[in-house]
Amino acid sequence: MFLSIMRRMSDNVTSINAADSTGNKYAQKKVLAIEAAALVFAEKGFHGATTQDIASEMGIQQGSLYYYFKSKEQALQDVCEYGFENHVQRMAKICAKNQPFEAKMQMIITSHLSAYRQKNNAMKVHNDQRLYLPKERRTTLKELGTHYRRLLEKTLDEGITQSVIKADLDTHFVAYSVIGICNSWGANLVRDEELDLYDTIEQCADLILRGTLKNN
Amino acid sequence: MFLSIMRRMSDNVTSINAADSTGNKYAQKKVLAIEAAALVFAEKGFHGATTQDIASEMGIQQGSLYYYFKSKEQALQDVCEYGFENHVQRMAKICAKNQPFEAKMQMIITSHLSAYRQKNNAMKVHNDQRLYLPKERRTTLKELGTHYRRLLEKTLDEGITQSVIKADLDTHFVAYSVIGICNSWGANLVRDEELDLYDTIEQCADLILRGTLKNN
DNA sequence: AAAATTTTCTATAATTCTATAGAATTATGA
DNA sequence: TCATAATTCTATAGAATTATAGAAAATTTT
Repeated sequence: MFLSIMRRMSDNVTSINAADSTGNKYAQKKVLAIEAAALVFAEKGFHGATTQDIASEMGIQQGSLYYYFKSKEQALQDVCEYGFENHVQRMAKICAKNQPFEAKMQMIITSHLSAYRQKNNAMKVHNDQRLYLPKERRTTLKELGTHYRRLLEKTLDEGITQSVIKADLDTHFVAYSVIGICNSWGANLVRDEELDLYDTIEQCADLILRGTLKNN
Repeated sequence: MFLSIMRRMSDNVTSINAADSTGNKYAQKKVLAIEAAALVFAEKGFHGATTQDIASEMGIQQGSLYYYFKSKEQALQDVCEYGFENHVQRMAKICAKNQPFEAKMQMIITSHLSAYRQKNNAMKVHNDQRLYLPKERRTTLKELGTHYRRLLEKTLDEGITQSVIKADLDTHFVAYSVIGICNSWGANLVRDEELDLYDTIEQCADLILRGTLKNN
């Protein structure tokens, strides 16, 4: 009775991320379920993946999967929220630091690209598959996305205040662009194991900060 | 008999793009089929879309669709090749022009972003869904992609030769980044009708050329 | 150890989807 | 107009997939 309440509680992903190492066994295995789903969705896409694929990845029967997810759609929602929450949390920590603009930018890019290299499938799924969720299921994600972009914009605004970056810059636009570059290089990092993470980070940062022109 | 040879010929997409306005009726309607498939795949994704959806979009019955595509997979391949071929052709024209580096860069970005704003669904499908094709079906696309990237890299090399851009730039990296930024803003242009195309082009070009830092 | 609870399994209903075959219709050319 | 070819339709076989119910097994609590 008590545990079944715990279970229902951790059907909220926020508490899953928190209740990781507590004695709640259900929550712990649900994380494994989310990670299995993330791997499969990342490889085959939401519609291309089957509940059988996810169950196989976990080593359980197809029907048993429904003990952890009410539906396939719920699985996608959980994966997206799980992946993105971690990412936003890291971002918040970086932005809270007392560091000069360039250093922060470097950390932001590092955090973003490292996540991909560490095969953070959930983040990839969030980026590529979240639009297959009906709008009702995306409210939390939308809030997280807004939060993330605001943190990035705030950092850019700091750069303007410190008069390190150009005053006439549209921070909203730059924020989107930074996310775009990172996601596109992130996809490359996942696809190509040979690609060096730190080279990529350095070059991304350099392009964003200094552009391509010589006399600037 | 003669026409059935024509039909087989135009199952190669290259000839479809060419045979657009000839008297070959099959080729003309196949283009409509490809565009219907592009619209549906762009909205629902390859696996999320059904052959019924595509047929409905064309105003024919589900089974009749197989007169134009041997399989659903073939439809995806045709859409991707159709969309990307147009894009690469425009790129080749731009690169052949005798123009200074900055102007070319501006045109390249304009071509890329305009395609999205004109609801070039086939291009969106190429970007988002092509990896759901088995490798065997991607050889043409791979060649086109290489061609496109080479054109971009060559343009950047010209910039170095003209000593307009930094000599130590990794053109391969910058090429990928430019494509990444354009695709991510392209997706925004599709999603958000309000977003101004020319603002976006200008800001993209500015970021790529000049970066964000003030004293540079 | 028995009882209660949690987790997993098996089997299946119900639906959906791709692809094909062959008939029917429409368009074209002699 | 008649014959031929091109296009579309209907109907369906066959396979795959989601989700559920209830039994079985494993684990925890009393």
